[in-house]
Amino acid sequence: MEISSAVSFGELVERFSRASPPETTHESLQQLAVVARYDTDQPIHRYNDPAQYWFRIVAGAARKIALSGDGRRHIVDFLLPGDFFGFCASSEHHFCVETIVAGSLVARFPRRSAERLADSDPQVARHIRQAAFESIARLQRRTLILAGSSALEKVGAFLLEMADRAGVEQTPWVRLPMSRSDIADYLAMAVETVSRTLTELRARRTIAYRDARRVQICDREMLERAPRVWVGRAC
Amino acid sequence: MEISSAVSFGELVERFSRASPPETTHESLQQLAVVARYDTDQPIHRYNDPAQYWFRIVAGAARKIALSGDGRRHIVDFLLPGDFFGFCASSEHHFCVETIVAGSLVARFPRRSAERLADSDPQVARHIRQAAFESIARLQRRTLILAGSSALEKVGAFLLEMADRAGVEQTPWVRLPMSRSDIADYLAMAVETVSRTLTELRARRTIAYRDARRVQICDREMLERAPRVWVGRAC
DNA sequence: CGATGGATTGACAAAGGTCAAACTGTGTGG
DNA sequence: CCACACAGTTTGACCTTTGTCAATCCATCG
Repeated sequence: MEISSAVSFGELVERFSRASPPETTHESLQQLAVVARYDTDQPIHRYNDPAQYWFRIVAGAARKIALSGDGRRHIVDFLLPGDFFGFCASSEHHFCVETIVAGSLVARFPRRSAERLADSDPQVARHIRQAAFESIARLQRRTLILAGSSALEKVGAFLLEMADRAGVEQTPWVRLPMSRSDIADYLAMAVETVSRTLTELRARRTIAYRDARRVQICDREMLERAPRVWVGRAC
Repeated sequence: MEISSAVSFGELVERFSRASPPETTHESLQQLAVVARYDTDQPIHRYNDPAQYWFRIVAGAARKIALSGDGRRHIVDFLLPGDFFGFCASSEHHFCVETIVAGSLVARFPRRSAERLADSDPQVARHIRQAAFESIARLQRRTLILAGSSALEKVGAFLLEMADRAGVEQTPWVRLPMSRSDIADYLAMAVETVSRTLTELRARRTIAYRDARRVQICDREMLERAPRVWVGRAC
């Protein structure tokens, strides 16, 4: 992983602004950030790491992982540009976060300094609060995806989530930065079922492939019909 | 629902302190609170209500609900004494929250005033931030429960969660304030499967019943074995 | 005491997990 | 440039688990 100084952070945000959501990090908070560049499958933090930092994805993507005693893996969250993570009620992180995409950029905020800054600057505090609230909203939407009753619903809801989170689309193509087995561990189903379901959706012309990682949603209605669970932002 | 003035809030917290977690609400934040008393199955807020308030369960319990287009119900979260809810990234609540238990007490904080207070008092801001972080931790743990691979794992993890959230136990008995169908909608499985699984666990003497709503965990090890997914607090 | 709603049990069918094999595409080395 | 190796993806066959439908049990409240 390469570290670049905070000075270039503005440029980086600039450069990747298309992928980032409209709201950018508050200026004085940005000052604290150190941006690092990661290859694929590299840990941003590990299990039981002391919770010294908050993080924010600037570009690329990451997965937040939990491991079960018998070796299974569960993906708690996919993290995309603009997403904060590492907010922690205890003094250690209890998940591990790894990049999915080569060349991912991750901003790191020293927790202590950021807290101090929040104490002295209400705007910063508000900003962090808002970031936490969005994290809550995302996790609640995530719950609805995971609770889908059939494979089709879960995969459908997942595709819609990815399409929405990718931002306002210029192209109808959704790039899925994660592997099938990542998707499976996210939706708590077998890889084979994920694959079969996608194949099924393609056969029905609800979606189209370019390759395995690039899909187009042809019939949004169809996908929304089943899992219509008061979607939108969740509180 | 009956409204009692903020003056009595301290007493109420006092009265229900056994059920509440150690950390109490910050004093100046408490001043803003209005505590209301609810019967069973009463809405605390509804879908698409303007997000004017934050809430905190003082006593009793509640469920946060999403409805799907075809009438199914999903319970996003169970709310127990000490839990904050209503933190919202948008201007409306997109879930509905209902009490489960008769005589539940819920503190209501006007969002605008609370935000203003947070702006002027860093301690309050910190307190709210912490509450939001705990909400995140709870939702992440919830994800792990929902992602369990078998009925036994899900129900087991659910029982452990309830036992842990009930606080340090004087008795080994866990009171489940919710119905079987609530549990089913929380775990995304059929009521019948919940029932069968509990019966199975009782047959194996992993748990014992007093009645349907009061269970005792006899063999914690057994329950922890399967779903041991780096439990504890989650970040 | 019967009525009501929740909880349990049983029988069956369908969905999805598992195991095994084939396919695809990308990159590497000859 | 081609052949091969490897990892990710897809497909097939089978079998376990869970959802569904229906009936029964149980507790509580009039």
